[in-house]
Amino acid sequence: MIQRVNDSIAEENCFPALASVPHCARGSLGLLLSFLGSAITETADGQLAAAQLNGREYSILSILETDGPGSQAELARLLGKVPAMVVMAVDALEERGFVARERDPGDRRRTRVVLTAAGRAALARGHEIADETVAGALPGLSAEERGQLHALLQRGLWPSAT
Amino acid sequence: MIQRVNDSIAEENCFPALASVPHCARGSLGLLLSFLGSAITETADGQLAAAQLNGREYSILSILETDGPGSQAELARLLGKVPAMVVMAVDALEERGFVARERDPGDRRRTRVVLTAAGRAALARGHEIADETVAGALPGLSAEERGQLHALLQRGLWPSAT
DNA sequence: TATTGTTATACTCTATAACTATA
DNA sequence: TATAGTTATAGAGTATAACAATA
Repeated sequence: MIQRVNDSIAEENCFPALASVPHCARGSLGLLLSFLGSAITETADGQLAAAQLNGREYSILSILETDGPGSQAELARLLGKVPAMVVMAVDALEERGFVARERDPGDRRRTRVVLTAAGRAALARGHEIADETVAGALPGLSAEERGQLHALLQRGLWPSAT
Repeated sequence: MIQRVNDSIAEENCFPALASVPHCARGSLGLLLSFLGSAITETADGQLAAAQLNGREYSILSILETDGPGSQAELARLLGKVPAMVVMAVDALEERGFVARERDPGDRRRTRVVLTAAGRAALARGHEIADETVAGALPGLSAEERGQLHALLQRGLWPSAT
């Protein structure tokens, strides 16, 4: 009995250098999504160092690329975090020249955070790393199947969006 | 521009009482899995209070149900956490009568953690809550499609397991 | 000597609160 | 008065280290 728990780690649950999803959580979709999310978050956070980013910074740059530039308060809301958090992250990104702060002319309280060329380059590398991390976390899926997964999740999250 | 970011929260990204997945993260599967995992983890953690559990305790009981009983050190490894963490969680679970500690006769250093009847009842309620949370987080998917998602993830994570 | 469970301590991360500037 | 950005402080959560018991 006890041995079986051990075996599930040793034999079935090893993708190298990746935080693991315990095989005994296989029965619950909620548990699976929760563990998989943590595993990908933590693994990517480490791997993204190769792009001079951490996970949060990669999220911020991605959001800016897709819908930006936005204010810092909006970034905080999107990330589900507190504005003070974003200030520090943007400070760090600005220091590396990945983003720049600009005063919003229409409302001088707001700070527009805009991607720089260096930021876009780091982000491009970050996308590659993120994709590799997902592929490594789901070794049983082909690129096409990962695409199906992506589409399924998009439809699940935002049914209205076509 | 800035307005668009706001709209994405207000119009597209609201499933009530659920931590949100920013729609602007839609382009990256890694980001999507990361945000969705966090959203489900945090939401379930709150909802599970109705079963007198938190997220970690639900994970522990689930693992015990599927592959248990195991030692506390094994639980720690499976959860990817430190043994001290498990000690406290099992303390709390034992206090509520959801698990019991038994000395392993074969190796008196080990403590077997076993589910009680009350623990199984709480876990059953927890499963319902977890399923509701997933359904709420993926409003665009039918029960059948959630089953497809589950199967896809299982195959992706453990290709060897049939 | 190594491992299990446990306790106590230290640290990291995040939220809270207070402040300035602008609306 | 309310909101954006910033800073400093406090708290929660987690890991680290040290210990006793058993192997």
